[in-house]
Amino acid sequence: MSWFQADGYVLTGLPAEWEPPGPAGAGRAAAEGLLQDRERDRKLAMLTCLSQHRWMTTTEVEALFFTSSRGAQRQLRRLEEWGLVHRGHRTDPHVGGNWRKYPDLFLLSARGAWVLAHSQRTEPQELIRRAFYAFSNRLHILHGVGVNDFFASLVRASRELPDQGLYHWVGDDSTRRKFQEQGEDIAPDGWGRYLTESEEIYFYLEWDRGTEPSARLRAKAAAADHAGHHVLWVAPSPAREQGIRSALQASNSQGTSWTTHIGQLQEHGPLGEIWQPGPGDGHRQRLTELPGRPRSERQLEDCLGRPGWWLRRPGGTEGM
DNA sequence: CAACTCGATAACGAAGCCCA
DNA sequence: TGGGCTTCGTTATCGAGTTG
Repeated sequence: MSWFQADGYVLTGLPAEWEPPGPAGAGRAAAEGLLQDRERDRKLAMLTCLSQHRWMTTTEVEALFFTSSRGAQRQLRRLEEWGLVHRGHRTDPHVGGNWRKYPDLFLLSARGAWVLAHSQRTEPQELIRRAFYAFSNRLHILHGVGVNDFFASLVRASRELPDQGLYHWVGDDSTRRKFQEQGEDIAPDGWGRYLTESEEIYFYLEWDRGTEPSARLRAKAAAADHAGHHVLWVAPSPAREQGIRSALQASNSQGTSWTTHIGQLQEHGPLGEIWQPGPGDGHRQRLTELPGRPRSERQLEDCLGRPGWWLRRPGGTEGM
């Protein structure tokens, strides 16, 4: 399984136009099929995740819900046939016609949002709006490909470890909304709650694409003091990581920032000794070595990727 | 001697197939 | 059903051979 292949950045295969959910009866067949499906709960949880994180790749769905890629492929195929999700292929414009090199990418369709809302007994407008928003931004989606990959790779790396796991993954959409509600216009790309045997480690993710001007980088660094939550910065290159570290130094950020770069992630994985403390020049540490807080009542068996976690946590990766 | 062409091979993801 | 193995279509890579 390969992660963090961020260079391909064009999506093909999606419908050209957004298709509204249609008259109320149109989605009925799909809804009926889903309701009678033996894997209904897992499929609904997959739809919930698509709604929360705007899109997911086959590999990410596998990390969260399956133990083999085949299962993920089959279930996603079924959702596609029912018209609940859209499938896109990633292509690299520099090579041309290159697809299948990257995992396919799935978005919630209007019908999928409609069915999901009905299963949750909520009004469909909000979920459809979110799905439409994701669809309208489909051409820019891949700029954030690393964020979802990061969290999914964390699930993948931890799901078989009995003494730790990722419990919460709050996507960039929800994170940004929460910050906006607090009147802040600079928001990280996600938030996570990582459980160990004795602690819970809270962290924000700052997935840097190396495209932001240094002024904005400095603003981000200065804002990276989130009430004691760690901020994990991932840079595309070692040089850029140094740039981030300089910005952190200059901004005199009071928060606890840690930095790494893609090469470290690919080589050692998200649980490796890759996180270098922001200020100073300490050696790189593991995520599980970062200071945490006392454990809540949340159980390790309910962490993301554990068998049947979605049955006990109907709110997806963000709820409960 | 550098630049290119060609072919074999490796790698990858999706899907087909078989089996418990 | 899900899991695992196989097949298929595709691209990247590399080295040998060829050409200017």
